[in-house]
Amino acid sequence: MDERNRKVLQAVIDSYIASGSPIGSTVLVKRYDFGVSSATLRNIMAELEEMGLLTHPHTSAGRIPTDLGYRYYIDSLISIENDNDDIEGHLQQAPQLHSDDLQGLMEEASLFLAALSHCAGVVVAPSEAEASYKHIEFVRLRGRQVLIIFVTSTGIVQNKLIELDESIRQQDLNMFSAYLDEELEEWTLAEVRKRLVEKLEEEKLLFIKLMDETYRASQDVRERESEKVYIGGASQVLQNPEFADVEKMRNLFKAFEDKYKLLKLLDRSVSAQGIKVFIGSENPFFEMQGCSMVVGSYKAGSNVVGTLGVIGPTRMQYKQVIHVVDYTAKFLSKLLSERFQRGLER
Amino acid sequence: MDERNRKVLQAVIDSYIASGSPIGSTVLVKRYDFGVSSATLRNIMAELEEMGLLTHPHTSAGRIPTDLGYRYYIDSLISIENDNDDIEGHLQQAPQLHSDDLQGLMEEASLFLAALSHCAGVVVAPSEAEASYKHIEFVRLRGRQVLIIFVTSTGIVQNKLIELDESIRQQDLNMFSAYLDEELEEWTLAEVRKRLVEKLEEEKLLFIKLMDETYRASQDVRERESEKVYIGGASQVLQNPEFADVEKMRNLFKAFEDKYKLLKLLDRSVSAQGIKVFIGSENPFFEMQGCSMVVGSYKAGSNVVGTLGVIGPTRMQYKQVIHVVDYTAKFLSKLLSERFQRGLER
DNA sequence: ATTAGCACTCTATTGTAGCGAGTGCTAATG
DNA sequence: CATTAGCACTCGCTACAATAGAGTGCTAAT
Repeated sequence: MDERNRKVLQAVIDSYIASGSPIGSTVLVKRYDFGVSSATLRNIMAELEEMGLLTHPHTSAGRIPTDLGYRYYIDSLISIENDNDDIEGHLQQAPQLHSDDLQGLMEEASLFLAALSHCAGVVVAPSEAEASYKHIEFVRLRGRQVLIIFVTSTGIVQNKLIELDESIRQQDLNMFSAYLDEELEEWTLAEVRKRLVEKLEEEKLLFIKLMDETYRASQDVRERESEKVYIGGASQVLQNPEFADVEKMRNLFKAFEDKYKLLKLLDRSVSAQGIKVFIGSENPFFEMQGCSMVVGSYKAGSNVVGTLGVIGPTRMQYKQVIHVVDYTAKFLSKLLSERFQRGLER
Repeated sequence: MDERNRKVLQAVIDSYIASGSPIGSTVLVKRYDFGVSSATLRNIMAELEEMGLLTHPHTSAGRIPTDLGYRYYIDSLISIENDNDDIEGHLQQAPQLHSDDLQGLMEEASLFLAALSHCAGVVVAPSEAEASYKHIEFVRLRGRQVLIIFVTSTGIVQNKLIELDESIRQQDLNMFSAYLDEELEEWTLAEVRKRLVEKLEEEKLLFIKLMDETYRASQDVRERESEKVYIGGASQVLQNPEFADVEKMRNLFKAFEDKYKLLKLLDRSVSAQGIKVFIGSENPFFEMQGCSMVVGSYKAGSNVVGTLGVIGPTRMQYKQVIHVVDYTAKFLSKLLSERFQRGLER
């Protein structure tokens, strides 16, 4: 494909993203300076259409990009400044990430993404896959109720209320928790579960129910607390005129509610670092046809621990959105890494 | 207003709720047996319109209820069986409320409400206003990071990660938590805050930062953990044809995202027991014009602790929805009260 | 008080025509 | 040979008119 054709493709896509209506040859002549007539542009556009990069809704309408066209646009045409330095002060608005608890942070990040992209912001909470056991606490509440508090090395706190068959003194509970702390210290969650199973089989312990529930709690940390999906500003996506079709929109919102599916999708799509874009039909879920996703990953220290991104119409401001996602990912990484780093100077 | 007029009003509203299109006099003659002609019905409907209970979109269309009409309908016309016994097995489907943690329970309840009402389900988490101090725990993580875990008598666990200026031994942390446990045992959260402030002023303590953060944590319990708003199945509301208007819908979803406003609204509206219905323009928020809310409250033991309900189009199946909300409120109350009751047999 | 009958109103639908934007092709051009 | 001017053609959009249908409101009769 020659240089001029590329320029025309870019012009068409840029214009279409900006205006939302099909782009005709005369519009291009007026708005850009290719130095050729509208007839030539028509020929070029016909070529691009033959290549599958453009299409038109009906014979007498202007051109709009196909999914393939967007793909080419993103892969080859838009230049994203990859300046790692000067992360801050790049956008007009610095993210408002103030919370000191993880949940709040995730929520704020998703809202920030949504606000700046006019799409729905999505953040997957850090995976606790590599977390290790830190501490367990049993608190006797009323009667035979006991609150189990499970703490991981990353500071995730999972709590669970259980009901024992018989009353246990707080003192005994303390003893048991001290025992577990010693036995399980510094082990990864997977190892902790393994050891607990061993212990349960090996000896008939007094605190069998507590042990069992501890096991469950450790499981919960992985299955529930970690890898939660936060969706913020879903209503932003409704601003876009493409969602005038109610049926389409309903599908999208349904997809938002099935967070588990979403989680799988996001987690699988981002294997390594860098921003990835999924355009229209490239999305694996039927409900998301007509939508695009821009996703990235964030780190704590040097490990990728979670993913974030936005979901919006195929016609979105890719350049800007990619920037926002990239920026937010880096900012969040920085925040988490500070926590993590300072932790290491013990 | 005479009996016949009431019957006609009810027939119009019932039909309109069922069909969604304006109801003309001939339709009423066909579908109901009033023993009068369509002309008479027209006269009656004209009367009802004069009273402000009905209206019609244009001269040659059938009648639809006004907000006032709905109000009358709900207050006087529909009969809600108030059978306190036989709570279970009344609906076709028992609520799937299995979670053993509060968060999960609230989420499940909101989804259940949504599924059965085809509206958005809303649940406000129990207020911790009357909770009392139970336990505090400080866990030393990496370096100077300390995790504060604050537990209330109701089993709410609030955690917070802080960074100290200097490292403290876990042993000292334990000492301090034991001290606080003794000082603050059984006090209500409000009292706890008061005492902490006193202590902070009274003596220059070693653990001043810890104390300060403990104060904040106790505050967070009330402000954040308690009275969280759970919205489930928002996409259900999109099924209703009245939300073909995208602008209207966008407003509604925006309202959903402003959970704080929603909280105030729900909390204030339900003062005591019983189900309340807010119709269209009765809703204080502009964004909710054209929507109705059906809200109720649920109890733990004998205290009302939270509210729940649904938000949907003004034209909703009030009879059924009221039933669902009532049922869910009772079911949730039962669940929470069991927890609470068993706790009391200490 | 009720009702039959009728004129009237308004919506929704269908058909028709014209406009305009845009394409695709052809023939002319440098 | 790439480019371009010109033109016929297509298709969607809008406006307009005509029509059918549903429903009301009024009046006069019962």
